[in-house]
Amino acid sequence: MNEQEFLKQYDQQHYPRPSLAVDMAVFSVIRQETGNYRKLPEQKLSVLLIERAEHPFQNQWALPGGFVLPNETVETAARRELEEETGIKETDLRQLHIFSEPERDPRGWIISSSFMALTEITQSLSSCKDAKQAKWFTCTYTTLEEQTTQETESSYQILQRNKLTLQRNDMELTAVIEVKQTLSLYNRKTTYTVVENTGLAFDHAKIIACAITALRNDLERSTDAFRFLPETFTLTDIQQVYETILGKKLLTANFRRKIAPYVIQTNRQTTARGHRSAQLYKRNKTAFLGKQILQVTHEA
Amino acid sequence: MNEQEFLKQYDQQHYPRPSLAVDMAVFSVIRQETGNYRKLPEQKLSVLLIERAEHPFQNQWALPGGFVLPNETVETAARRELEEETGIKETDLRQLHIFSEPERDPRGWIISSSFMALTEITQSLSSCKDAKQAKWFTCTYTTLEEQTTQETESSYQILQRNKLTLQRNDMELTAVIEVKQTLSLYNRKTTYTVVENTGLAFDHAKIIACAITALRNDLERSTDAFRFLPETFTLTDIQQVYETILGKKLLTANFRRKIAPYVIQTNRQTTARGHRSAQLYKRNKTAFLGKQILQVTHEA
DNA sequence: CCAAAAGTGTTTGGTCTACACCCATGA
DNA sequence: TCATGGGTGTAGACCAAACACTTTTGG
Repeated sequence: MNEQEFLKQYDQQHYPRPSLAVDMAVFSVIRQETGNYRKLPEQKLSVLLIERAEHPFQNQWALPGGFVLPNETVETAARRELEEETGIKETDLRQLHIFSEPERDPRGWIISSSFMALTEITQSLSSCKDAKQAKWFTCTYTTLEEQTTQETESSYQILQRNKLTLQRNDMELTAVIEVKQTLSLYNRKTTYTVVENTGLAFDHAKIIACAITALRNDLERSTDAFRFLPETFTLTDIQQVYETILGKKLLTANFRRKIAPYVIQTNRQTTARGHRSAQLYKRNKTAFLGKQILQVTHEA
Repeated sequence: MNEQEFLKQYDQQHYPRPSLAVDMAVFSVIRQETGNYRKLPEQKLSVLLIERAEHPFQNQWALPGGFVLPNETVETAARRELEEETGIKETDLRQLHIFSEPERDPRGWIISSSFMALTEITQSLSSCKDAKQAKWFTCTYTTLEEQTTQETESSYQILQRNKLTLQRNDMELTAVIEVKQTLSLYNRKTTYTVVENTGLAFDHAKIIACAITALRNDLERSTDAFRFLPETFTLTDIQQVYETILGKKLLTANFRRKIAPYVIQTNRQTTARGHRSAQLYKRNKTAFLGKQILQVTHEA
């Protein structure tokens, strides 16, 4: 039999196949007024969730997502579903991870190609038949407990209990995720296990946890932080984005020296309130050019 | 209809589904004797290929891989197929990327979850019915041409023509890959296109190119280089691994200071040949602990 | 006035680079 | 002996943390 004949008689139907879905963790940083006229608005990392219109997990909150169709790449499907379910376009979706645990979806063997995206909150949100509504939830992910054990002479284990909290108005969705990292000389393995979960559909708590971890790890060696900001911004704006995501305070003088190459001063200023007004800056596009090569995203 | 009823009547068969495959790019660094008694063996980055026993691409060389079965994660499938086709166990497989272009496999809609792994060449290679044989190919990936154009005021494009060459004895497989990076303020996209290809099955030239890019990008901020080395090694060994993969010479004095925290001197030495003998070192496991947290791999 | 933020300068200590230099081996 | 690799020291440039300090704003 030659290749042509082989291909003619080959029938995919004869082989077990999963359904293929995409799930998108879209992040933004939103500002919440503090009430104190002197103080700047507080910034919060937020993630975009939809309320599911259909079974399973009807009426629960989930990441936007859906099934990949024939003649689509996963990237195309992700962009299509994101626009259908939330109205968001023009984001830079990047592949995060494949989740393929056989039990992850009650409907059967459905694997998820997950994506993450960073965006400014400007685009208005819409919905569709699969999603009653799409809304931003503020998002905290902190470590409750951490413990390091030396398993054998050459193998360590780090065990964390992390808490994910998603909030919107008076609604609160929480999950506790156990992260186990096993480090040996020739191997390194990280497992995420959702041990408690209220209100989030599927294994989406796990996907969000992975996405936040990736975001934090990449932040300092990428220019991702700028994606959360509008065209012009103050140096304090960008510093607060870093502080919000990394969860720690940075020294202003040092931070400014570090990002100086990536920004260009404009001739405009903020209108201040109770304190000195700030210069507005914009991205230094040429500096971005050299840096971004380091962080490669693949697309079909 | 409640959720139970919904799940009862839900039938995956009614929806279009792709086949799901895994492909593994396994790298190693091999040494080739130079003939000159004074000189050290030359190191070469190598990738593991199999000769396909079955259609399609029968008798051509491909990455080890295969289909994911029900009740398996992609990680399990990758480990299983790698052992079946090549005999290699105990590697640290990490997810690389999903390739889902509709045309990528002549058999139909088959998407590939690709993995990469780094290993020392010690395990012997076997084969199975899907693979006539598994062999190491030395591997070079260089840029032939590069050109940067400023598309619009705020968008750049970097276009590269890269050549991938895989060699074994007198066999040579080559491919030319066009890498187009588009960088704009709010978007960043990298596309890989195989424009010439002799002897490599499927889109595996593209997968190997992505894997080498990932390897190079991660090398300097990870401890990956140590994975190519045995328990004990000389400082020149580890320096040469860096030089081989990065494709440039490093200054010995500086390199040694940089890796000093990651190694511990043993009381053994190499038996030298025509030059001074070298101290043998081993990994400093505790230093690895702190560093590796940065590079997270997920596993089910 | 003053709390809050905007913004600058300086000290100290480390790390990175480039290069010069000496040591050891065995055909 | 000498090509080849093993290994160390150092001057200068640069980078980063910590902290002190000044300026501006509007209620």
